Amino acid sequence: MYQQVERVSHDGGMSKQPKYRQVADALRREIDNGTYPPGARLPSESELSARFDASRNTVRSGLGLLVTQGLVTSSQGLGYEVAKHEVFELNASRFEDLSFPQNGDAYSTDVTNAGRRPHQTFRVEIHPAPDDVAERLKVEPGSRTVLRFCHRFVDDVPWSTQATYYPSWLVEEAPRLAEPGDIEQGTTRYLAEHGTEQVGYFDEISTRMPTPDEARRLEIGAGVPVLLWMRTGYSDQRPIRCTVTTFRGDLNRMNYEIGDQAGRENEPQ
Amino acid sequence: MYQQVERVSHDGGMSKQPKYRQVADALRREIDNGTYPPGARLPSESELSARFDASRNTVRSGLGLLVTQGLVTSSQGLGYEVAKHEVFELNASRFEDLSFPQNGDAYSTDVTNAGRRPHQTFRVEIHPAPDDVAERLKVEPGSRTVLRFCHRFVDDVPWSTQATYYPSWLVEEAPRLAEPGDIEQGTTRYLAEHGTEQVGYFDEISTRMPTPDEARRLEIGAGVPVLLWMRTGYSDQRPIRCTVTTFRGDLNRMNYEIGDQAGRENEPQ
DNA sequence: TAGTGGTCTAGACCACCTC
DNA sequence: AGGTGGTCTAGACCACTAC
Repeated sequence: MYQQVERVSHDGGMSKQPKYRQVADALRREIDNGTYPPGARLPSESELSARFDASRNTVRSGLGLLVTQGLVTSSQGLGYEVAKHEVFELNASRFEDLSFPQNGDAYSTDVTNAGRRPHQTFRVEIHPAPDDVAERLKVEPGSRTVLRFCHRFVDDVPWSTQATYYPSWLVEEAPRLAEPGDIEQGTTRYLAEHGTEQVGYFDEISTRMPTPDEARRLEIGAGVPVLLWMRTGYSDQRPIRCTVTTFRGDLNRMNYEIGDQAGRENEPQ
Repeated sequence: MYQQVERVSHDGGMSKQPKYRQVADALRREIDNGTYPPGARLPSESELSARFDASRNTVRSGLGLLVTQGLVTSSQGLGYEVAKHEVFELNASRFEDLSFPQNGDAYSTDVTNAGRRPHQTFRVEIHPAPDDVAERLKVEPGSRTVLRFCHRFVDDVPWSTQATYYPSWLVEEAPRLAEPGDIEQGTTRYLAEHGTEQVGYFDEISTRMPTPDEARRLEIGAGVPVLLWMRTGYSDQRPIRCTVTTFRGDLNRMNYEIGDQAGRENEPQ
């Protein structure tokens, strides 16, 4: 059986929304106004089905909208829950004053300072340069690079992945880049000690929905985008590394401090 | 009728995906490997339904996944199409060397240089400060601010919205901020001429799925996140403005150049 | 065991686009 | 007119969680 939803009414040209959108809109309003605060459970599908006089599938379509918009999450057997996010701030402009993320220095201390428990896995590979990385390192696409890869967690929640590519000419000058295990003093410092100082970098920031692979690694649910950060570091001569960081978009924010910040720290008057 | 999909097979513990995911995965592979290049049309739902031996609704679930992941778009009567994006780069660290986005200077020239046609609408309002803005401007939440709002298009495609808030004390010193219409020399320059020079700024970048309102204003389809950029500008004394820019995530990328960039412009050797 | 969400089907009608 | 996607229903069975 099919019941037509009246789409053009006598309200002056406003066309009526489909029923599943009405469901989504109503619930979104109730989430916004605090009827269902972050962490609260929504009514079950069958309850909503009765309330909106809609089939279960229609209600599911509406809830599906909210899920893909990142407002609610669902789990089998448990129900729908209003999403709650606490974001972690990363200061990208202060991130590398001779302490380098790779071995967790800056990141781990940031996380610990925030009263959270950091944890990371780490591996080193020889890897052909992906096209975008090769372009930025000014090497041939597919040529040998050393990839130092890091998977970061905060309180055991996957937080971000970070892949740093070094061109092979640099690895000859600084062989420990290719060795597994941390470089205690930090890779940036280690490179400086071997005659290659990073004097500037170029950051590119973008966003998109995660690939299925990223969604798996970062345990991202539907409706959560990733924040992509690509940093290419330079010596005074040429590119020396390219770092690709993939953040869970719901948990992270990036900052840049540029110029004189005195006006930021002063007390309001 | 219901046909159970075998979920545990004899392949060594790999559990079988639900059918709609198989559909999505198969199509995603074919998109990735170029069977369906960007801009190409996918087979119709009924064709896919036959190919995968699934009901139309199941095929729709699979296609829905790809849509919410931003890989394909759909339009009534036309079919499904592989999404294609050309991204526009915005250099945030060079954005304000005394040319200010508000009147379109930097942005319009950037767009024109890229061979595209810029276009924007503009309005000025007195607006109570939103909480996050008030916090950054160090004023009371809800206190009066001047809001200069800009809606930008490129080749008539909605590109971004930008809202700049000025605290009321500043408007007393620089009254033209509250007047509608462009400030020819740019607001930053205008402010400098009136004794308030911006000496530094603080940028915050985040991402999330668009609100229904943003989706409407930016004509964002499902599966496209927004990129949020909040810039707070400071004099040597205190905050003087807060600019909130909302980008379509599929069309924009942000850049920062920090430190010496000589190594970036050099030729590869 | 009961309740929740997850998957799937079959079939209906509607709205949009192209010819 | 005929094809495409968009909305909606009714009902089935499965998987997970809680008690």
